[in-house]
Amino acid sequence: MTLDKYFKLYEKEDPHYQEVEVDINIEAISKARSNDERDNQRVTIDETDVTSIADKNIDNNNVLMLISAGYDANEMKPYLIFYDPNRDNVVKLLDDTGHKPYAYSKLSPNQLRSNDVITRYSNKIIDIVEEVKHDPITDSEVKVSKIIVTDPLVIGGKKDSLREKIDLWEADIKYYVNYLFDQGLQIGDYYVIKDGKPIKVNLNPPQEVEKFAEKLSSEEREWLYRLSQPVINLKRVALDIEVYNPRGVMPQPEDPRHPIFIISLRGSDGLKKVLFLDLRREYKEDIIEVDGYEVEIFRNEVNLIQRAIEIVKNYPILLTFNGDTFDLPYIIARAKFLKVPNIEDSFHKGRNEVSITWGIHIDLYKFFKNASIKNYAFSGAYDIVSLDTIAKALIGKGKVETPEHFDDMNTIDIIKYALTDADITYELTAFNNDLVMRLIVIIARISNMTIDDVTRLAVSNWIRNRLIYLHRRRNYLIPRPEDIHKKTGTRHFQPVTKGKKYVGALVIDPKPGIHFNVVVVDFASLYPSIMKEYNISYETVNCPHEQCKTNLVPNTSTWICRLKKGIISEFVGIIRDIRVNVFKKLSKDKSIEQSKREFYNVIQGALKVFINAIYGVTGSETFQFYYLPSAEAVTIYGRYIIEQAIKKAEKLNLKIIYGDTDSLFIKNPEQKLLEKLMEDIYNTYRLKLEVDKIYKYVVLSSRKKNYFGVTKEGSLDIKGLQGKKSNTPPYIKTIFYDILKKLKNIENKDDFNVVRKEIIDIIKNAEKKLINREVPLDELVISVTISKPLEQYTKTTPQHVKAAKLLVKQGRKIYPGSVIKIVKTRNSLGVKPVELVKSVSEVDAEKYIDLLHSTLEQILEAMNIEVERGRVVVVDSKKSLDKFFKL
DNA sequence: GCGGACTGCTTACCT
DNA sequence: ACAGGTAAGCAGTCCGCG
Repeated sequence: MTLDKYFKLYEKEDPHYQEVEVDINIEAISKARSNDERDNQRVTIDETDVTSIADKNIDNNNVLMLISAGYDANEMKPYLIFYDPNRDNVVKLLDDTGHKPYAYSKLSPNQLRSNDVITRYSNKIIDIVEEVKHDPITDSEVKVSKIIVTDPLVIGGKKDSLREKIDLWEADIKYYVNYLFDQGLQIGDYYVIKDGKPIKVNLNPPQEVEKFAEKLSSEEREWLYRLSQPVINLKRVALDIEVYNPRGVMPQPEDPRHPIFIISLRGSDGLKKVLFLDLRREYKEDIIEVDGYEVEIFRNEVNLIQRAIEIVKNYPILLTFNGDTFDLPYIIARAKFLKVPNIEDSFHKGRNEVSITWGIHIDLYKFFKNASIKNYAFSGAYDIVSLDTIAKALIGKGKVETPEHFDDMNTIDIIKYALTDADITYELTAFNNDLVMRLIVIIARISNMTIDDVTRLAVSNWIRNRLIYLHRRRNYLIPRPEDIHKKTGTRHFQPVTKGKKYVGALVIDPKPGIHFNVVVVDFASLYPSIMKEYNISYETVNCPHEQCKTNLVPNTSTWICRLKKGIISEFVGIIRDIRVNVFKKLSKDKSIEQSKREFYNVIQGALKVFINAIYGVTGSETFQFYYLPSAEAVTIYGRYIIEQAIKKAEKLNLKIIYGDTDSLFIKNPEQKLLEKLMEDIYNTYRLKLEVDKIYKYVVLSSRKKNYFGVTKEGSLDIKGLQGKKSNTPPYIKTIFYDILKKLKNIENKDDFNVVRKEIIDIIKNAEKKLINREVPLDELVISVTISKPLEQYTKTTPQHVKAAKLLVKQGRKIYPGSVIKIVKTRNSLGVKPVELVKSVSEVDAEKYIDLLHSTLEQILEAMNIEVERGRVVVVDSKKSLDKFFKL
């Protein structure tokens, strides 16, 4: 019997399907519960920190961390959200200073008062006052009128808001952000609340941090202290729901007809609970245990939902994976469908997110999908963003493998499947001493952005937010994008790549062959260093001062300010210095205990994310402070400096065999000459050239960004080669790595002869297996990502799109980000999704042999081994051997 | 009608 | 919803070809 039938039965029998009456006061229960639990929770701030609070003579010792802010539309006031480590809950503090929404106009107050648009809003305009701000673009003082209003919607957010009708400045900053910044508040800092006002608590920094303080500028010291503040443990619970869906139906919040039959919960306090709706009527017990989880059995879905809400309200942080788009919207929709009362008292559904009333909701899917988090924080450890792949990559465990449908599973397996999801969702925030939670808080500190926004917005927004704060501090009028675009200045070079806006980095033509003893030198964070050293920022590039116009970027007519420090240049400079000079050192200092070292490592890693992204965002049209000449100035300086380094190296008779952007590969250099080069470069350009690594040997072809090498330490470095790419079939990948493994061990000519024979055997054997169709289908799949909605492939239809369309015909949903596994087949399309291939006889073996050859060619070419149809040839073997062992 | 030369599109990589 | 530079495979087009 299938669940399907039970479901119908349930639908008829369950009285709550008709009319729901609930006599539980969820609020009261959750309050009672949190009172009970209070005493069990301890302060997690170090003893020393508490002492420093006493030093400040603050009577209330209740130290809170500021984690969020918002606007209460009913009260018409902004509020702050603090985390209370004593009670493990959040405290909402409504503003009592009378702060109001505002924006700036360049019209005078009188002009504004007679303006039609303004008069229409007169009942909502509190005041118009003149202020003097500094305009960074003209480097002069400007008079502006601050229009103070009753409601943020008067400024923006509606069709007839002021910013749609008249020229306004600073009108696209969210009101609670304005509020935070105007009060000088910073997310992630500690406060006590006295007389309804937040008062900053300065914690005593740990000894190892204090050591650095005296050498730093005051701004750097502020960063040092703020970032090194401890991050308290945040009490949290992961939630995951399972919806019973009939076969072939994907549950969607828009269609909440299907029951939520499991809600699994995993808390940072050890909570392991599954709420299970016994659709199959299998259990007489109220509670059973599965895998250490307490499973509460429900016969009624409303009770189950209410119980879940009751439990999660004990946790100020709610974790989900896709909770913004699925779990929470479904709970809301289903609760409304079942007429569960007062669901709005718990959840607010926004356009792109769901917030909770008792704390903060973090959707980990959004956070891990963030390109900066993926690539910089976790160095691309996962490429597909799913709970399974991320968990496997980061915590070494994935989801439970399941059949396609719950009906094909027994109940215990369904429960195990469900609890695993909540379990790994929580674990993703807990591994390595809560690394992810700490990372989120540190990013919030660097960007001064609320925890909610940090986890949902991308790096350009993080950077924008901090820069807005810095503008406020300097009393700068924040320019609108169009103000920056109106500045003079043009592009100087045609970009190398079609469709790009400006020229980028220089890549040196590689010298093909096998090169022994290769030293790779590179400029440490070249672009950020250029921005710092050459004062590059939107307002300093092509600045308004006559006397700066001679300070030219090489080979251009772009000039750079000599008089004022650029705001972006200063920001990147400070965080670069504090990372390199302090937090990187702390993270490597063996005299510091490991957990602290890990914390410093998180800080330096978070700083790196910002440092690496800042140049990029200045060249991105969607960034508020986008200015093409400033982005171009960075890359042109980069090209200039690497070119000067090459010239200097050549003068010293150093042999450069390759280089990319900020690196030079130098063949068998004399130590003295190398040192001379690095010294000269630093003295001339104030940029550090350092030894990055040394290769025992490196194998280059004529292709740029494609090589492999064995380092002095014996590890194999593979860059860009086809065999490394994710879309190479596993079978070919294996052979590629088998051959590289053989090459790695070569020490002399005799080894080579043996290895050469082995390589030839490997290739011939692989071809034979392909022709005889002995390779299983799984080994032949080519995984390709769908990058946009299928209907947007209008110009061409690539093979993976053709295959995806076949899957759609089968009822499969394909989204951007879906990975299609295709197999080259001998049908008219030349390709099929692996799911639709019935047997290996359909495989186009010839295509795979071609693919094998082209993949291997990249590594064998340099050794003069040629692979052709059905044979492997060593071309001019004697010469190739000589070449191989020349040095 | 068919294939080679070519361009453009797409993906995945490097820095 | 951070940049440009590069390789590779394929789609699509044009042109020549008694």
